[in-house]
Amino acid sequence: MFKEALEQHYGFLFEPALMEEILRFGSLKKVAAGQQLIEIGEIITHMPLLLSGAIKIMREDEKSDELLLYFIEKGDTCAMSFSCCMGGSKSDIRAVAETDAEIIMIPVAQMEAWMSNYKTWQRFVLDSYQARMKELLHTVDTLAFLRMDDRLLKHLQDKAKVTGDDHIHATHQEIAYDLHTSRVVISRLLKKLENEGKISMHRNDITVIDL
Amino acid sequence: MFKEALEQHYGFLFEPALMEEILRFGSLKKVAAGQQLIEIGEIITHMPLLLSGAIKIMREDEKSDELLLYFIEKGDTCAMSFSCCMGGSKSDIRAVAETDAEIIMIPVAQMEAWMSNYKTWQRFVLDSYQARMKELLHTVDTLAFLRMDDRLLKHLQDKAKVTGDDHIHATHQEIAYDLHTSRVVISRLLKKLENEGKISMHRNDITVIDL
DNA sequence: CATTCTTGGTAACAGATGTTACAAAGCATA
DNA sequence: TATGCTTTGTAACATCTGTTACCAAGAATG
Repeated sequence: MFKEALEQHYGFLFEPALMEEILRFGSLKKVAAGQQLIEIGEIITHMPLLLSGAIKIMREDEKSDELLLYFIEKGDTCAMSFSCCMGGSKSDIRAVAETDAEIIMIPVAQMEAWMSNYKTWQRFVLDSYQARMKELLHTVDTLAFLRMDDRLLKHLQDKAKVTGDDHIHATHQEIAYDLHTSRVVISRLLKKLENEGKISMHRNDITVIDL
Repeated sequence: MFKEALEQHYGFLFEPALMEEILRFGSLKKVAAGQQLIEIGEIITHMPLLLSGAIKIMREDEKSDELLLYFIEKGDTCAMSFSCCMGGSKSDIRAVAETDAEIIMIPVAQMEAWMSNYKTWQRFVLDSYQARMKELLHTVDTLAFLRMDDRLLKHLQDKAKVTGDDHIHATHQEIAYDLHTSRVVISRLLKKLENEGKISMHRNDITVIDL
């Protein structure tokens, strides 16, 4: 059961009666790194509560060009899932497990009732929205105000943070997809960051020195 | 009084008892185009309900570089204000009247109670969050996937839409601030759009042909 | 009309980013 | 070891965007 992990990450947030309900209606889902959780256009039936690991949230345009929006960590939820559930609308984003992860899946039906019955749930949902809004603002700042070298370093730092490992196992091509640029640009800028002493590189392994 | 305008734009959303409360506690604020409503870092004490006009929401970085995030129109509210109110935190954005506008200002104190007492208010707040989230996603798309010429045309089209006028009265410099680029770049690209027959230009007046 | 201020046009250049092409290095496997 | 696949390095070039500088047109004012 996931009672302990739930207590640990959400116990201080939710009142006991709500914890009971989460245990009753929620189901535990374990996913492996790389596994896709939500696809763009998909109808959302469950809302995720993250117990461990990290999820990356991606956006895509008509030409299938991708962009990493932000990461979600334990204790977080995806407020966008929530809004989709409530509206019965489709997902605007793709969610992919960045690391192995454990997630409690809450069926939509419960959430609507909880919203009225549990003040702590209401608060949690609103706080989640606010947190996600701030993340998105941050993403906008990054796109609007930073050049690619700074975006790259920031991305590596973020990635090191959510995985809890300063060694990043990713090819230049994968990084390029996340930042919506080309592999050659990433290779070029990584070399520059290495020369500046901010990272060190080996095949399939970038070590972030400047954390 | 603002009873009629309120009925017109929000009557179908809110239950009668809530409309009563809005009339009781809300105050009407009239602002002129260009007037600033909220500054970054300011503590929010009221939540705005827009009756007429349009508000532009701006973001700024440490170097005071600006970026237009999106416009808010009648029937909308600023969900970010809401999250700030609830958290007692400070504004992440600047709000400036794009046109003359009429706004109902709701004191924070009421909102918290309404959230529990009125299902329609709860729904409105959640929908607002979702709408604003979508706008922000759209902003991200624009920044990540479009080049400056398309961003410019889109900006002119948006501006024409919210003002309800295909004549845009703005200097190239002002447009450059909104898109976070330089005046020379805007002049260059406007000339290109004119050659392509998408706009026509006169001093302080751009007419959007391709709406 | 003369002057001044604002706004817009354009050239010339610098730098950042994207693209194509090809070679080299590392790894896996027969 | 020989072979093939993946990953990375690098050059050469195109394009987009930003910067500086200067001029000209339009508006405002005396």
